[in-house]
Amino acid sequence: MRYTIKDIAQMSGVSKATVSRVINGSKPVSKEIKERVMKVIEETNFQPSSLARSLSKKETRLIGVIIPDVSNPVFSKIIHGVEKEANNSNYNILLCNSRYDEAQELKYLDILREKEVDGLIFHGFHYSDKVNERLSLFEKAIVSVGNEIKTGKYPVVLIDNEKAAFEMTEYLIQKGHKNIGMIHGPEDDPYAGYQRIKGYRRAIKFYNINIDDEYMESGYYKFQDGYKGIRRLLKRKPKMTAVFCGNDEMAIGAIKSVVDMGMTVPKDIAVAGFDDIDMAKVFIPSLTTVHQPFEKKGESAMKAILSLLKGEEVKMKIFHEHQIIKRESTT
Amino acid sequence: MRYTIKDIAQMSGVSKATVSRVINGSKPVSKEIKERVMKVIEETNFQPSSLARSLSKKETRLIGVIIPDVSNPVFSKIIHGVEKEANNSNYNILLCNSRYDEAQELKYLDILREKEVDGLIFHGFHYSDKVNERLSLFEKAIVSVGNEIKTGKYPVVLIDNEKAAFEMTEYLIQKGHKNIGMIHGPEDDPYAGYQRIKGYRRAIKFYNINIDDEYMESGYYKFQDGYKGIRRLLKRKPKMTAVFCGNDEMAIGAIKSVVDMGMTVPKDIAVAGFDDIDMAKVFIPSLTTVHQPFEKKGESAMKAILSLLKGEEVKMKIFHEHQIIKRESTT
DNA sequence: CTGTTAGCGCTTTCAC
DNA sequence: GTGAAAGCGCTAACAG
Repeated sequence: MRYTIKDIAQMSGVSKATVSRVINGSKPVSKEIKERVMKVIEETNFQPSSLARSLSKKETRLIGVIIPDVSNPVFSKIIHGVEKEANNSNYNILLCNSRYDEAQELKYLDILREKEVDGLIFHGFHYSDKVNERLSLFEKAIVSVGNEIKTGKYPVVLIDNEKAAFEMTEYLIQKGHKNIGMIHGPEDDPYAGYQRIKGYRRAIKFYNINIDDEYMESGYYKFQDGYKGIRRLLKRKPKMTAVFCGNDEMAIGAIKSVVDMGMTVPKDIAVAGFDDIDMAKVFIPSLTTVHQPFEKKGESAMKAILSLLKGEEVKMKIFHEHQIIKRESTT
Repeated sequence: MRYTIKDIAQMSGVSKATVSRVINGSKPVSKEIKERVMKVIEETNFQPSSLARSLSKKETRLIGVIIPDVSNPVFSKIIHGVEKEANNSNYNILLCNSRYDEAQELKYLDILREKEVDGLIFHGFHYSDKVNERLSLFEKAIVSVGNEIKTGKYPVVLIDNEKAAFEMTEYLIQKGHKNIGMIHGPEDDPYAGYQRIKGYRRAIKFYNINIDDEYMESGYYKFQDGYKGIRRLLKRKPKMTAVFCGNDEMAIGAIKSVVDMGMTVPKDIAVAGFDDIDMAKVFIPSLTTVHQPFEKKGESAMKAILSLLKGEEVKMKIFHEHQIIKRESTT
């Protein structure tokens, strides 16, 4: 930073305080002086140090965002939403990629505290006691995205995963399927994982479908999990005609697997996903899936932070609408 | 931030300087005192303010990253690489999404200067004079990714787009294709856009293929551009048997378009892409494309920043290897 | 080894 | 309206 406020003050023959007032409009300054100072600022390309300002104002206008995987489209959409909203309110994003790793989450929690970010948007993966402890050390605005934080102390932005899974399963049932498998996420993921399983089971029960847990396979949301999962399922239950996957990536893996086995989707087997990532509508066949508004979720999270910062009341559960998107992968 | 270094000093009966020394190991401190201070720090969960530290040390350990679209897989991979490398060296990322918008680029350039980031990784889109001017105001380490900056003043991380496009076209020719179309990026994109066109043309010429510019269509790297582009191409040149697309997204659009017209890829028409995004190997048919190591590019950019910061010499052009990946979409 | 002091660049009382 | 001075929390000479 070349010039400081002191330089500008001297060059325009006024005090630092006056320059500060001109810059921030915090107090009236005579037109004449204001113009003189402005001129010097322009000529010098002076930029006040936000560091110094933050130190004295005790606000950094920085929002920390901790997310498991920046390059996963699901998360990058959320980041996009957060960034957009932050930018509108002159906040900036400090991006932290936790790689699904608890140690990284903890490390970043410390770093963000040290950096004195004004708020934190946390999409955790491990909600261990340690994480909770670090979170409570954090005396700033905190909002969670996607997953609830056990302590229930922070607002969370989410969709109704259980209901969405119920509706998708219901849709498959209504299409005439009776032997419907599920490739779900990890059960110890209390949120997206468990809730979607719950919705599936409720639909099966509600419609008196006579199938057991042998129709279920578990995966970590990866392509390969879908690819292999459906093979195991089909081996155990050759009569299966449809499979509901815990996310789109596994669904696409499942489709690819089916095609590689010489069968056709949806003719031989129907496949549904969850998330509606960009690929879903483009894939051949296009994917029937649950749409969730990731970018909007990001925006909401940031808006909630903004409200918290203003001291406004914020709902503890900020729900977003999902949508069942019917495409070619199911009949 | 609850406790300050002053509090810790008082609570452990030493001076602020000593506490600072204990924290930073900047000067020897007697074992006894060190332990006493450490104990207080642990008990209070004291975190020094990086704000204050930055102000006095004149380094923020923040790296600004300006990128056109955070949620585009191509860019999010780069961010991922940057983040990883930064994290290894205790730097953090200030993420800026310019939305392909020059005004945003300029705005962010100002913000990052104001935030006094130690370095800037810039993936621009508009390399206007205004942008260059802002860049030169920036008296910090700057590295460009993907595109060269006209002034040639900053190191750039890139692949050899011209050569890659040549090789892909060559591959199609060797597969026996004579009527090869191209759906390229915008020509005014001097980098990825123009270079890939150049490579294509060179191959056509080199192998004495007798086709003209009617075999070319332009697009903005979007799915729809590929979808529509190939239809226009096929209308003009019904004998076309292969098309090389400026990126994977357009290639996938082209394939979808062909399939929707009742034809088959690669039987009726071969399609090749560029980038090798995750979708490429998963798509049905899987996509023949040019692989470029996005994450590595991000890492390199960050490494270059680190070198610059250390005052080391840095190559002005940091090339990465591309790779022709042959998959199902071409025969 | 340890403490004192003077900044880092800005904002914000408090006088005038 | 304007300026002087204190202070934000830390680091880095400089003494001792």
